[in-house]
Amino acid sequence: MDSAAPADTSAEHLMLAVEEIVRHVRRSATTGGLSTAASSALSRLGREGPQRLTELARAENASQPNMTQLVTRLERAGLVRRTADRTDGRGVLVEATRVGLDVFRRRRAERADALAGLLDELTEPERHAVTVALPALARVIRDHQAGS
Amino acid sequence: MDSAAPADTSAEHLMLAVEEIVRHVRRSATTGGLSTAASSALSRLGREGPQRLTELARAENASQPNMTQLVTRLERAGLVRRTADRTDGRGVLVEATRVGLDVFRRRRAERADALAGLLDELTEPERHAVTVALPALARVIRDHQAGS
DNA sequence: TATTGTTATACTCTATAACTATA
DNA sequence: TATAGTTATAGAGTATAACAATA
Repeated sequence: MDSAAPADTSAEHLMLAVEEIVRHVRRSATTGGLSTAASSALSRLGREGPQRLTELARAENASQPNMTQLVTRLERAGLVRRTADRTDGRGVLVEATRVGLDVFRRRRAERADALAGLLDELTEPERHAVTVALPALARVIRDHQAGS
Repeated sequence: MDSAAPADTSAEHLMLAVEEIVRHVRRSATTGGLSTAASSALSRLGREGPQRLTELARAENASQPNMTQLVTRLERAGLVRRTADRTDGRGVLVEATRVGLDVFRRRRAERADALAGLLDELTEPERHAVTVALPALARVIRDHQAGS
């Protein structure tokens, strides 16, 4: 295209850039043919281990009925299982099965590879800027959420 | 949380950071109560002007029937309109209405403000890193796509 | 015959309200 | 009575297949 054009550093343009990056990375994870919602929930179970259905719903910004259905679909697909919470008869613990963990790890690797592939094509200063910029933005988002 | 922990610069962690950023920015745009898909399509019409339904479907990585339905919903909401393409009797041009353009501009401002709010809380070197990193990543994605 | 768009159908994702069971 | 989870219902988002109209 027009790589001689000056970089537009306005918030508007930066925002479009972030969305392009996410779209690119997400499309790279194909194992299991999971949707965004399913992938995100399975990732959380993979990273954080078994947890209560309500806890999972809250963490994923989903309603309880939504999570009930999503877990049911994941269960039908053999990726997670429900177990009773022995400390609370009302509760249900959701955990990834061995197959689910395997899918999770593959998808994580696919996404990491996609981002690594992008990093490979950056100049060294740009690559360094990425390792500074992204964690810094994630940090202030966490601060926002903690403060709200 | 644990802000004393060292920044994890692995591709995996950077990827999670990007997803957090997108989630944060997307949640900030509330005008019109649009879904991600509706918002994205309306944004494109706002940025690029009227275009063919097929063209819009391709640009949004959607199927033609999907776009037909989405445009129908947007039309019902008064945000876009269909007009005949005079150069091709089969074609349909989709364009944002005045209300649609207004919603588009407000949402764009909301998202830009959200990102600007994050930038405000960064240190100066971090802010600079962001303006280098994001356009650079977007650039290599475009190069990828052009080369494929 | 190929392209543009729509209709038909089906499944995922999401939300709210109503319900059941346990605390 | 409050909380955890499910069921019921409905609408948005997505895809493929079949179709109509135009090129």
